[in-house]
Amino acid sequence: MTRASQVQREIRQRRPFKSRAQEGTVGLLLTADRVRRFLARIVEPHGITLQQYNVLRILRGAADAGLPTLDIAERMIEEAPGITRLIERLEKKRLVRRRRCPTDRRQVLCWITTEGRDLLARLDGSMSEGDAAVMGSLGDAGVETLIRMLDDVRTRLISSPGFLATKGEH
Amino acid sequence: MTRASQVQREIRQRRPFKSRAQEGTVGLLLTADRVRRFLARIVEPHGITLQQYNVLRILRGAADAGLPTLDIAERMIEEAPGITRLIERLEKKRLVRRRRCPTDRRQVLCWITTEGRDLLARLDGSMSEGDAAVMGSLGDAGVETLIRMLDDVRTRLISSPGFLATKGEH
DNA sequence: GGTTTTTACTTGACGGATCAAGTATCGGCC
DNA sequence: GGCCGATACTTGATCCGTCAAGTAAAAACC
Repeated sequence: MTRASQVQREIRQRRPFKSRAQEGTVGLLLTADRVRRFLARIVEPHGITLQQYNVLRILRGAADAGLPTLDIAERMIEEAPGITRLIERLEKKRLVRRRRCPTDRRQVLCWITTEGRDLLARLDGSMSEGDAAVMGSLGDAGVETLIRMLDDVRTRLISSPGFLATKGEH
Repeated sequence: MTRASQVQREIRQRRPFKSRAQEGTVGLLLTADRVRRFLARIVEPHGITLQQYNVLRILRGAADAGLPTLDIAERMIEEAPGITRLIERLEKKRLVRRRRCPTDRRQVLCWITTEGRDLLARLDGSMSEGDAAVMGSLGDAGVETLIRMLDDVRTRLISSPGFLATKGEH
């Protein structure tokens, strides 16, 4: 008879979890939510959301040629179907510049502005500290193990896309 | 010189991560996003969101006396400041019933309806399969390790609430 | 027993997310 | 070179999430 798990206590759950798998899934979602909010509190005082910060990071790391809109979406940590308007809002804040691609007029190329780079520069320190704070309790070997396990989880999800056929047949 | 990590490949990142901590954090958020979408695809064909599903699960597990609105919010996996309207939408779907508490008229007590219970019953099987699919690649010992590591991450976050004082002084 | 504080929502306003449908452009194919 | 399918967004509608301010009831205080 084991004591109530930490996850259980945090969500004030009376009954024990039905399975370890369920507890793991809940723990994963719970932890990610807390981490996301923690990191959001770092960037939001600077007037951007985490998603917007993610776009700026992607553009800073991109080539000078500019990155097409949907290429940005592909690289986002969280899928972003609303990528057009997300970037629109960044353009309004003058953190991103856009221009229709001259060689393929369907595409819209995006660049980070100097203002955008400055903002990222101001955030770099706190975000590194943030990452360190998030993973700090695990130690290098622990982080390594966690990364590998999460890789496994995603691989499994990707490789079983039709696990439930419920979706296609609306 | 190690090969590009799986996380890096998935978000098409050229440069290596600045630190293992950063890679771990990104991996955690990336994985949780994929898992959340995977589970959402199970419940959404039944006309509810994952958040709404979470509320129904909480109410099914609660006592017959009914649960006050904010107690539900406290138990949610993802923090839900919009809990009132979330439950409002569930009431419109007749999956939840509400009544002002007679002994403390500030509170609004919530119950799951029979219709709500039926919906959950229809979802129980798929959701268990879903959890199993998510954690399936790790094995029992692996899930155990993952749970413990995630517990550590959250504990660290909770215990360092004032890590950045940026927020309080608006 | 009346005032202040706290609690438990509720409401309004607005930004963000999601899905479906539309438009412009490009690349192949005859 | 004209059509067809695919690509790369764009736009509209709707819902959801979030923060701030408001209201009503209970609790604490004097």
